[in-house]
Amino acid sequence: MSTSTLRETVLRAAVDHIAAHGPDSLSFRQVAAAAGVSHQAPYHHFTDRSGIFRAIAAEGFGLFTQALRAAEAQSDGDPTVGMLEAYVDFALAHRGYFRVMFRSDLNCLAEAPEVQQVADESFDVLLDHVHDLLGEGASIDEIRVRATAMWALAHGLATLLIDGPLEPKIGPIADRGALVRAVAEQTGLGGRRPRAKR
Amino acid sequence: MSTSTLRETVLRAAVDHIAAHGPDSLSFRQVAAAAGVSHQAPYHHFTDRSGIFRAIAAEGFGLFTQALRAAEAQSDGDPTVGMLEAYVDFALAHRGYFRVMFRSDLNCLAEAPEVQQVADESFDVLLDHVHDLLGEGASIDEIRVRATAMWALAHGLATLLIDGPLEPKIGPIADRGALVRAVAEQTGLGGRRPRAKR
DNA sequence: CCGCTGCCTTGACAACGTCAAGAGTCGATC
DNA sequence: GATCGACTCTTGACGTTGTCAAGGCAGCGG
Repeated sequence: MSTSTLRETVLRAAVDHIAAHGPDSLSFRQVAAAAGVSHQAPYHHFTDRSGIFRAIAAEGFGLFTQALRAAEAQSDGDPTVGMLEAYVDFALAHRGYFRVMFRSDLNCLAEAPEVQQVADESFDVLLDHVHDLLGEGASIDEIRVRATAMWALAHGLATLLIDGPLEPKIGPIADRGALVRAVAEQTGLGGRRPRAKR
Repeated sequence: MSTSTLRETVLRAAVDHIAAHGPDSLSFRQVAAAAGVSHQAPYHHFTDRSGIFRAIAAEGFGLFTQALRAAEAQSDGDPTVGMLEAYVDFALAHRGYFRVMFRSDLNCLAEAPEVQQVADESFDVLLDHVHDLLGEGASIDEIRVRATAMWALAHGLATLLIDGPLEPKIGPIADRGALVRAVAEQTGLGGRRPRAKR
């Protein structure tokens, strides 16, 4: 019926499961059964259980990089704020990926060079943006602090929203984008580009 | 030999294991064996595996509340910045607890009222602080935005530092406290207390 | 002395991840 | 056209895991 390979089928099923029930309950054998193959078939495409997570992380970081780049390149609005929104939006729209990408115990980021590399691309979009923003005159420390602030804010928002206690605590969020923009303005991360060119 | 109960022994062993190897590899039977009891002995103190995590989360949030309160009450420096530092310091000093506290799939925060309650206490320290800071004149939205910004920043820093890709990416961090304070200043979260009393 | 309650043990079960070996299909080579 | 090898998947087994069920055994109130 479908023209997709078993590898793709398994990956998609895994991402869906993780988005719905979290990564820990993911069972090698279950996804195999769901795909209608023997319990060892996926084993051939992914060296072991964590191999699935590495593949998901790699694919996820690819999508993530695209999303961040698109946000930075958009014409309307502040690109910094746009990237913040994109970061948060990605986390919520692709929780299956996001949860795996930032669980270093799952994707073994440190020991998996192929994941490490695509992850670096994502983070470089952020870091390069800050670098361009501050211009040549900025010191290393200025850039580090600004990048850390932006990254931490984006990541904190994302993780607190994705299944964290933020919304239950501060009440229902009608317009998430508005909240993110308000937070960006509050922290002064958007709106002022001291020495930038464009 | 020790006068501690089995419950305490198991809990401590679990926290230590989680700090070292993460929560997922924690084995009910292993901690039982490590404590020198049968594989079902812990089962009597914790209804099931997730019961251990709930207990850890509850205990962790208790410690967390103390740490945040102490930081807010400290005499020297900006209390907002102090709480930020305390948040991050707690995460890194007690990773065993922190990792469990913010993994809702583990501690079942939503379905565990006893955990929910102590967690709420922790978050209320943050929220009340922001409320006091902005004073009576502030609107609900102002408070929400400010609290969200502070919380997201603290949580983002903590999670990116604890086993996230921040340090590998921006280089070794000599003085973590200094970085946190610089980020706080960058985002304007410390240093200005418009209408506060004390 | 009886029975209850709290703490722990033993035994069993299904499900899991993983190792090992084999079966089937396919294209290329002789 | 037969033979080989690579690729993909299957079958079977092993040890470990979480959990259910039942039993043992202290201490203590009646």
